[in-house]
Amino acid sequence: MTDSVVSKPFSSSVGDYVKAIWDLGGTGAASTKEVAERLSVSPASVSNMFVRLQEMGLVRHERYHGASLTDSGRVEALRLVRRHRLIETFLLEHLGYNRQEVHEEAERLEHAVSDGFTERLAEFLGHPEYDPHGEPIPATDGTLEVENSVPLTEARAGTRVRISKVRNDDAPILDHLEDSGLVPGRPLSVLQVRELDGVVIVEDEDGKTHALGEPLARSVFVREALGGA
Amino acid sequence: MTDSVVSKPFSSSVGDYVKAIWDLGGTGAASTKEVAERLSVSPASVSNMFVRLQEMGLVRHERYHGASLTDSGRVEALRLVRRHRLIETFLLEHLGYNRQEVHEEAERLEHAVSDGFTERLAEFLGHPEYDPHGEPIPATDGTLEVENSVPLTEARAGTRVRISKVRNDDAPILDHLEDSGLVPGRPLSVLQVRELDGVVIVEDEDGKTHALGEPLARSVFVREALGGA
DNA sequence: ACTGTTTTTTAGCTTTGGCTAATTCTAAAT
DNA sequence: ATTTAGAATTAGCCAAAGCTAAAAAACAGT
Repeated sequence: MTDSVVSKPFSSSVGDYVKAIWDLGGTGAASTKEVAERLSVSPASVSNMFVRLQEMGLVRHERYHGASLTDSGRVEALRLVRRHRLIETFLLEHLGYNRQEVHEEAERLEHAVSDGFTERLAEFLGHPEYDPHGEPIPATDGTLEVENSVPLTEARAGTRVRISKVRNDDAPILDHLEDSGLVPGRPLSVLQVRELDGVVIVEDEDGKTHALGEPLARSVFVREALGGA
Repeated sequence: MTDSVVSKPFSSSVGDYVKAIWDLGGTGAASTKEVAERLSVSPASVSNMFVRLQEMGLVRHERYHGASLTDSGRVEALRLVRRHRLIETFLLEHLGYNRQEVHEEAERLEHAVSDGFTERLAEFLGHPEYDPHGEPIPATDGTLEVENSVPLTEARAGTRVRISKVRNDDAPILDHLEDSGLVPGRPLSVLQVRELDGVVIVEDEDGKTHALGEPLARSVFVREALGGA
């Protein structure tokens, strides 16, 4: 009754593949090699799986030319992404996990929980729209907010923005950003964007200025602030 | 760092078997058939698995005479039981699950969570000693409270007792007991225990009396109350 | 257009954990 | 002491997912 669209529950590794393809989904088809790397699996295994995913109707696959998700594949992927992000939110906000540990645990859990669990968890968490990294949480129907944030390096000087998410795998970088209070939700004024050296200078609410160089500025995504003042 | 005894994580179905053997563990060895039924698996599969569990050192197994847990098998089982009961507690107390749904979900989750998760969850729940059914939660080191509660049918008339747990698979029965306020923790006075028809009559805190017949009285487990007054 | 590198696929094997059918053993009843 | 019903085991099979090694296709550079 709570498990909404009761498609037969694909085996856990099918989900891994679909999600991996979605993750590197941007343009066109995901290559065998990319997926193999992301899942720490041999390219041969990916080749095999592409065929099976195709049979299941989750991907479109042309020999030697990678695979891309079908509509139903995308829905399945977003279902898992929703789970993943809700679980991460719970682990971080309520169980005291830190960013390092959270991903691995969520990755395992997302294959074990039911849709019913997922929705109750969403309820428990107050139906958040973003996870603690600032990534949007897909809706139950497989809808995902259209992406309209850009890395700080693409922001325009003089605008007022809000940090939408911080995306980086490097722990020290994340720690540094967190220590500086540069976390999702934080409003900033963009003072300078220097094309030459890629440094971006911003001012936070408290009037404190931060200069972010190459790797940092590219990890911080912002959205133009709506309200003025 | 939180994952205490890092034995290699047995595959999920190994855990199922060990837990099943523990569940029906009481006296001597668990039979192939019993385990097969409990896990909804063919007896042949159980036979095979018994051999493997023996090789892994988790059970002692004599051909044609069932399997019983070794010390390390029991530790493994209790590790899973701990997980299971903590997860059930969480699902019931925080996600609004009811008894019907809770078991299945916990069964799946207990194979996906890490020891680290388990301990953080225990922390989150305030290190409960009993789950919502009144079953004791094994400690991290595989210690389990010695069982000293008896079904109401075995209680002595005139004693003051406390409900320790309610154990029954039948939903209507559980509902009825819950509606009557006969839940774990509730103190009762045992007024009569009638050998002939198996009816037990008790009085609760509010002075209300309840007459429990056959199936009910055997589902309610009690422990003699310590303090007098 | 050719050649060499890289990527992808195929073929064939492995492990887990199931299954059924056939066989063997145990235990209970005569 | 036999017989026989029920339980346990074995043998042989299947499917999922992985792997390695070898073959084939695609791509890039000249």
